[in-house]
Parts: sequence; C-alpha cells; structure tokens
Amino acid sequence: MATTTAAQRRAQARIEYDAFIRSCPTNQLLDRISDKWVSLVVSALAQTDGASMRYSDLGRKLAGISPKMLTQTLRSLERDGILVRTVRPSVPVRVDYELTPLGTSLAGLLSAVKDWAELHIEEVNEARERYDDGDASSEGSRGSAGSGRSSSAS
Amino acid sequence: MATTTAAQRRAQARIEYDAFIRSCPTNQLLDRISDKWVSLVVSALAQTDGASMRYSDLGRKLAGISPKMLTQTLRSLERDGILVRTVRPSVPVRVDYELTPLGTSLAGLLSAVKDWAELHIEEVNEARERYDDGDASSEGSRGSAGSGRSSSAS
DNA sequence: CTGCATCCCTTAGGATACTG
DNA sequence: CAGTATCCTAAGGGATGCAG
Repeated sequence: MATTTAAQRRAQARIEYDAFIRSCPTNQLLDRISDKWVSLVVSALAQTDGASMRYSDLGRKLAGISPKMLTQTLRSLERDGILVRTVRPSVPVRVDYELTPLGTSLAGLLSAVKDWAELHIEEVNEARERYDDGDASSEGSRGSAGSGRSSSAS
Repeated sequence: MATTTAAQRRAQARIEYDAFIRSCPTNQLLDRISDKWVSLVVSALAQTDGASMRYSDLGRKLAGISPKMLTQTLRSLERDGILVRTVRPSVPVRVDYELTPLGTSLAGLLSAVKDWAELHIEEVNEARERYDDGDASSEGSRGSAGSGRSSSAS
C-alpha cells in the first residue's frame, strides 16, 4: 500500500459504491426508466390501454427508432415483466406486445412524473434562461459566456 | 425519390421525432432524472434536508464520482434551478450547494419513485429470473438472447 | 413481418494534471 | 478546497443484411 494513489482509492470506492447502488431497488428502477426508449415504449403501450401493439406498430409510433433498439428495449421490458410478448403463428409471423399489470403501474408512475414536469417545467425554463442569460454576478456586459456544457440529449 | 432508402426516411423521422420529444416537458424532466448522478446528487442533498453540502462533501458522499461529473452535474442542476451554489470567500474557498424548493419537490418525486420501486422490485426480480431461467412457456430458440444490458450510464 | 448478427461511429464519462 | 482542461476508453445506438 505504499502508493496511496488517490485515484485508486476512488476507483475502489466506485466499485463498492456501484455494488451498493445496484442492490438498491430505487436505482434498479431508475436504470430502467433512465433508458430513453423504455419510457417511450411504455407510454406508447399505455396510450392504447390494453390493446396490444405489433412490432411494426410500435416502430411506426416511435418514429425514428431503429429495429435494433426497438427489439432490445422490448426484450428488456419483457424480461422485467413490464410487458408480454405474444407470437401469433400467422402466415406472416405476427407478434403482439401489451403491458402487464406491473407495466401499467409503471406507466402510472410515468404519468405522475409527467404531471410534475408540466407543473414545474416553467420554473425550470425560467431558471435556465436566467442562468444562460449570464449570471451577472461577475459579468457586466452580456457577451457570449457560453459554457458549452449542456448535457445534450443522450 | 429514386432512393427511397428506408434508412433515410427513418433518419428524417428521427429528427422530427426528436424535436417533438424535446418540446415535451415530460421528456425534459425524464432527461434530467435519467442521469445517473443527478438523482444521486439530489438525494444526497435531500437527505441532509436543508443543510448545504460542500463540493467535497458531495464528492465523499457520492463515492467514486469523478470531479468532472460532479461539477457537470452540479452545474446542470444549478442551471435548472434545482439547487443553488453559494461561494463563500473564505481563505480556502468554500462553496455550498443546497436544494431550492423546486429541487426539494423533485426530491419528493424521486421518493415516490423509490416507493414504487421497493413495492414492485420483487415482481421485477421474479420476472427476470423466470425469463433468464428459460422462458419455458413457448421456449423456442431464444435462450439468452436478452444479453444483459445494463444501460447504466448515459 | 419479426428480429438477430455485424460493423462502425459518436460520445458520455472516468482518470489525470494543473490553476485560482 | 474547488474547479477546469485534456486525453482516452468503453459502450450506446444507428445502418445493413440475412434468416425464420
């Protein structure tokens, strides 16, 4: 332990922390809804309430999603019991997806989030404008001061 | 229109869809809490309820986070009015971070998410085991196609 | 139609080193 | 202590093409 490399200690801490994080249900769910497409798929399915959607229906609804991500998302959701996948041995194979009760409750949660967002988005936007406009603290003349931060949109 | 490239059409759709998505407050918030560290920072700050934390306090609490991400996360949160950054011109500069009322309400939302997670995580885990164990029902050729996607960051 | 495999490119995010 | 600038890797996610 000669080299008490600060970095190594942090790296170690990260591992432990990660283990801790993963064992926390909150984070597991967070990981789930953190996926850009997951929430979109769930919402799409929730909108049709009960009515199952076919693979291509979803592909159309979620314009711009690549088949790869659609399948991947659907699979992970199926794995988590959020939705069920039903294969219909028709001539051209047909597969239907529909939310499970669990999935529906998740959709409900997303709705709650939506409500909060619509209720406070205004404040957030104001705060952003205020911030972007130049904090003014130590800035007299408005220039550009653009700190290219922005998390873009992953 | 010669090349009715399906890919191009999808790409175009994606752009439009993205624009649509971005204009939706729900997704803006989702983008916010989708960030791995955002929720962690907010929770950390919420736990101390009111008491402001210093930069290094947070770094210690969120073991394993790199200064880069900590700063980045803190900045975006400040920009959105979720927390306030206070610089204390002490000898060794001291900076405090604390949640705004808006941030506190967000923390409350995260709590709701947490409750849901703790309430249903069991079902999810069961579903996962069932799935990983081999669907059996209509066990076909799948096997473990799922591929353990962790999504984690991003 | 559904969906899996492959290649590839963009980029989030971790490690480091340096300044106020 | 608080942050910033830089480098670099891992991996998310799109495009394609093929198979059931």
